[in-house]
Amino acid sequence: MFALVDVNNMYCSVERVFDPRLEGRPLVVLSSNDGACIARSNEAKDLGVQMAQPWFQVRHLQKTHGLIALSANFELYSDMSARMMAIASRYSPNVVPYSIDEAFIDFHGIHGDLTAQSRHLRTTVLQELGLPTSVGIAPTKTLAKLANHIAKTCDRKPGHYPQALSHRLAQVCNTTDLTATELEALMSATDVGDVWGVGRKIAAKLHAGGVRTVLDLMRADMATLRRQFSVVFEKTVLELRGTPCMEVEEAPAAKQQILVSRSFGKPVTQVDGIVEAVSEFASRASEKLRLQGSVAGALQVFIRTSPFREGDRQHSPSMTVPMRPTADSRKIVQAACDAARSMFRPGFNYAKAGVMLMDLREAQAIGDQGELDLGGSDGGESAPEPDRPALMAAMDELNRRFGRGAVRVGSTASALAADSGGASWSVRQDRRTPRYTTRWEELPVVRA
DNA sequence: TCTGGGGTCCTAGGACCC
DNA sequence: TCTGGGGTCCTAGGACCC
Repeated sequence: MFALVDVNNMYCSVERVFDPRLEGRPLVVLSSNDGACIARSNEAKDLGVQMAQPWFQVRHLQKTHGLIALSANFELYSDMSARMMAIASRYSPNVVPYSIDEAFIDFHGIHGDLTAQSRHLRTTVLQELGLPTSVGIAPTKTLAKLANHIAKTCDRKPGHYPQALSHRLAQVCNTTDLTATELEALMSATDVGDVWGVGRKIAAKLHAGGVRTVLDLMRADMATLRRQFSVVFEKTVLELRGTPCMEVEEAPAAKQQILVSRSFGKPVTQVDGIVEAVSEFASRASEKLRLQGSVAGALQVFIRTSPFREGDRQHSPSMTVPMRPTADSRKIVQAACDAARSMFRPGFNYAKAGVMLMDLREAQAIGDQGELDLGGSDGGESAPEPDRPALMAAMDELNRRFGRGAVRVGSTASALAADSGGASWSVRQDRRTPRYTTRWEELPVVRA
């Protein structure tokens, strides 16, 4: 058995913990550059604000309906997320975080009333963190996700499902507590698009074929589905029918790629601005790489103009650069900047750039390859600059203690830009709340 | 004026090999 | 007129997730 626990409207709920005045009011949290809505309170959803909707399209609701918008405060959300995961871990030795606001709890081998334990978990998170959660419990992960969705819907739209069920399943839904008839009633009132793994495209295709509800999908002909869709989707359907197809992970897997990308606060037209940004992203990506104990064998750099500015000429090149596996910021930054410089063309309004580290492997696996290269050099080339793991470790520790950016790779333009008061590409974040739980100088103040 | 930033997995098609 | 077939590896792109 699996449970999926997630925080309702996570970012909005966290903001409300620290500012109770936001309670009951329509609230959205915005992406970087305050560009789009990435979290919505129930009240904001009721106003019709869509997920990822551009802020400029709903800004007028501030005046007419009291809509409040905050810039995303990821440092705060990550910390609250870690606390939530820690509480979940009291209920099973195997809790696998799935995203910042949700985790799968492996209940295999856990005895007793799982519904009651899940309700207890909910209450504990609410008491200790002030965050509202929902829990879905089922024999497969896909069903647990769906049960979670049903638990939320029962809570938020009591009229959507038969009333007796709605009342029972609000906040916590365990599919094994249900009779076959009750399960059918729920599945026939749930759209296929609400299933984990069914996105816009697949939902449209299913609808066109007359498969509208989850019950339709559970009863659809497997051979036909397999012909029309991929093996991924086949697994989804099998899971809906109760056959587990997704493994129980023991430990969170190391990332296979690390991406740092950002839209710019305003268009960048000069090569220096692009290089500054790419240098910064490469540097951040290198830190993440070392944090998970990996080295990268290749990196990809992309820069792109805005597809939304239809009058602009578009240019969106990307370049992949193989490297001798390394986690050394100096080398990664150098390679990324060289790539960015060679792709840049004057006369374009660049809107975004990114650096992706690929071909990741464990740091130990490469051993003393540096020395190997020295021995095998064919005479003509000069020896490659060796990696400096101790230097990188010292840099990471200083940045951890004194804040990101305290120590940087000095050869790059971003260091200069930071000194001269902010780079031309830097993001806008006008509405961010304090990082209450992770910065001493931003601790909340209680007045007697 | 203004449109997120991460990730995963699978598939199709080309290059290359025998 | 007519130009194999099967395998592997790699990359780009598409679907999905939050």
